[in-house]
Amino acid sequence: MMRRTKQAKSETHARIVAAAARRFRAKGIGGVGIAELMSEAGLTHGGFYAHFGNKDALVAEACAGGMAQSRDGLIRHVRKAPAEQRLARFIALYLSAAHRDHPETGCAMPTLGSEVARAAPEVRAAFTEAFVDYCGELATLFPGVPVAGALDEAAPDAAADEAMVLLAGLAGSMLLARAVDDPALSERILHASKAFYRAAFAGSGTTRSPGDEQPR
Amino acid sequence: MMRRTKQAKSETHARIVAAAARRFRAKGIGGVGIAELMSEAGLTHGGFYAHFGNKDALVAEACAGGMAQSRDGLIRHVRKAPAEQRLARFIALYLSAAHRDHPETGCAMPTLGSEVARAAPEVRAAFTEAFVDYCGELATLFPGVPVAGALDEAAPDAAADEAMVLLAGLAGSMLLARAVDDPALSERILHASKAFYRAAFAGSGTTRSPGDEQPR
DNA sequence: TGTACATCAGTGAACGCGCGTTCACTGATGTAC
DNA sequence: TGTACATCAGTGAACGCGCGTTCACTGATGTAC
Repeated sequence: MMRRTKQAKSETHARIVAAAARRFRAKGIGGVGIAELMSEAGLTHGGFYAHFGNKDALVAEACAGGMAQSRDGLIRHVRKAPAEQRLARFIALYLSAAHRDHPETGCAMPTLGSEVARAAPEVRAAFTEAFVDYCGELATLFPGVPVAGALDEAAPDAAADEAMVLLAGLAGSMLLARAVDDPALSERILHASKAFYRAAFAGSGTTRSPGDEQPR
Repeated sequence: MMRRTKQAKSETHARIVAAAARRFRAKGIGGVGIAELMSEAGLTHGGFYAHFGNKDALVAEACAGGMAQSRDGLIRHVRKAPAEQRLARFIALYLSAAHRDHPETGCAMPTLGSEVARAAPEVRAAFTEAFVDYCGELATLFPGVPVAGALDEAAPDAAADEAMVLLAGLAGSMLLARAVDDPALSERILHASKAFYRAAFAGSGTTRSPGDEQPR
């Protein structure tokens, strides 16, 4: 298995990024070495530098990839529901036990956020872009009018502001639900947050949708 | 400088924990070695094991210490204000630019949360206890009655539930405000979150208090 | 289409480095007499 | 109170290990003729 075709190379590249996006979310950026990633992709470590200038370049791609993957999964799933229920479903899915228990396929914000804050400029740039995209996607789930007195006045782009606040709140709740070692407390964080954000953002269309569902 | 008096030992111990609490918040748990910490405490690395069984034991103490330190600083500061303004002040202080720009003395949840979720049992236990204490302290700032329809019904210990939700939301906003590389976007996350959580939790006593202040 | 050669994806050994931890040692402190 | 000795906080060299990165090499692919 020496030289590969052009197409095979880009497939390999994608395979490395996918492995990295999964492993980084599961064990942290600093907790995963290049040899481990390459081996998961079925290669040896030396070949890494045919695809990436250094580890940071991969981290940047993997961050963006991880954000986009979990975002698309959630948004796509939620779009199956009637418009007025979508936001409530998104919240329930994000704060589900299934999401908490599978960080490796879940949102990258609670898993990688604090490491990204200390990471190389290119990593932060990639993360920022993915976050902005996520806010844009999420904003489309909001009803046209500003909700529940959440913002100062009718500022421009109020839906994007609300999406940011919601996303940050969900990420924080997931961060803590995972950090805490008491399962009952973890459940309590998830439930209380779910009730709160539904009431604050998903208005009325909330009462009947079920608690937890499987994301992706 | 060989053997020290008993008192000197516990002072040294506290000095190592304080250095660790600062450095870990600044650079992450995995980003700081024992030699670096000991040198900041004015010692050589070999002496570490006279104070701690291993790195995890220090991490557990430093987590609890960092949580308690920033919590006490904020709560003490906020208690100077009249009761009905305290929660709004707490929110403003937590989401201040000063807090964002000084993670090394700030709250440990956004800086260490994702590493704690993957850390040794004793670390998670120490973090959990500190988080519960934090919720308890914060709950005392809430008015006696449940606020703003945040919870399903008048559940038992509603104030603690609200404190959890608020704390998680603030931590998430800070996490993202630090991760993002665009200063204007960071500011926007902070401002939008501040307005939202004040409206949701600090009821009316909000309009006149100023935006950012210095914590600690 | 067939042959000759350059390219380069992937291999695997090796690099320097910093990590957490260990260990023999030192000498001031605390204690027994 | 004064002396003799055990304790142990702190020193600094050394350990094995895994990390990110480099490099000479291989051989199938892509290209020029």
